[in-house]
Amino acid sequence: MRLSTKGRYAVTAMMDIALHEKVGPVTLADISQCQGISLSYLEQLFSKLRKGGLVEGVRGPGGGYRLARPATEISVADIIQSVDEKLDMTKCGGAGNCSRGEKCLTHQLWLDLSCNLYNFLHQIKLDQYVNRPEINELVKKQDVQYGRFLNRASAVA
Amino acid sequence: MRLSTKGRYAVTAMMDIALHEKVGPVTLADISQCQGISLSYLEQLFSKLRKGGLVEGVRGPGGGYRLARPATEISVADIIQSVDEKLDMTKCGGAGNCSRGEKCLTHQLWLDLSCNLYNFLHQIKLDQYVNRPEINELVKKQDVQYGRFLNRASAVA
DNA sequence: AAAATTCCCGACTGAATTAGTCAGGAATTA
DNA sequence: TAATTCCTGACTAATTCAGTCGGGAATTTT
Repeated sequence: MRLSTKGRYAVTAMMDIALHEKVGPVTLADISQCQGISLSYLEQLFSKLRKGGLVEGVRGPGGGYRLARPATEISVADIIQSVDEKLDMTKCGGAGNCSRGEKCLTHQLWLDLSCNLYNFLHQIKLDQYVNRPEINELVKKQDVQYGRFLNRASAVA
Repeated sequence: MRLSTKGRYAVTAMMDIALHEKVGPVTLADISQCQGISLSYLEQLFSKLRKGGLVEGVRGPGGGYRLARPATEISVADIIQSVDEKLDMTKCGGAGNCSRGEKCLTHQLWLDLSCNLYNFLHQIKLDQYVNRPEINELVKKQDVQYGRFLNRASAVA
């Protein structure tokens, strides 16, 4: 299993988009600046998120990325798995042939843990964090600080 | 966070020792052969487990490693943390300065997850698996197959 | 005392992954 | 037509993983 900066970046970026759903598509340049993630690296991650069917790209000025599904239907597990981080912790990928064709001594343990972890991450949808007041405050402060969406008609005054 | 073969190896090896607690110290050579883990790699892992206070080494013929504490007081979390795999998933290590001194958008999410994961792994003690019939069967089959403990007076007939 | 066993330690290695850079192109809007 | 933004692929330094190797130190057996 892997859970590194990669997955964190992806979730943070998705959260940023979800938080601005009403404003319109969000550019990677904005996310890069506000969240402190390299632009080129974001592009790699979004290539995977797009192929995973989580976001849609809109090209040209005023473009950016938007969610491909409602925020209520995108879980943290979806995001992490899209960027290649596997949540399975067994050596055998669940097949049960981890030690010379047989289950290893800890097969069941990792299986239980994988299941627990997946359930936890799958049950958390993007919208849950969008509706948290402290996160909303945080992102609004960011928007002002970096002057985002000033040129958008739809931007909240 | 990291959870790879390293942690799995460590837990599997510790389980092997716990399962043979009554027989006496278990050699790394035996673990290497039965669990299919490189001997030199095991030595590295056990150096950390020893420094972490989880095992004691006994040198000389008839030696090996034994648990430094009762199996009821060694959790899977203890083992994984001893071999350097961190269970914290926040970027900031919990400090809350993950994004330019402030909490990042997903700080709370990773904190929640870390806590959940730690609790899960901490509550699992070695002895729980030692007492499982299917695991006992598995290890007995291994012992016969590899002819372990044949020269031990204390070995179960 | 000698030999065998076993832990113990450090240095080294190939492969993979991470996080990132760079250059260039394609679609869209102004 | 120019600017914007997504999109793609190739490249890279640093790190970690998993493993190898050589050489010790302590202990027990012979």
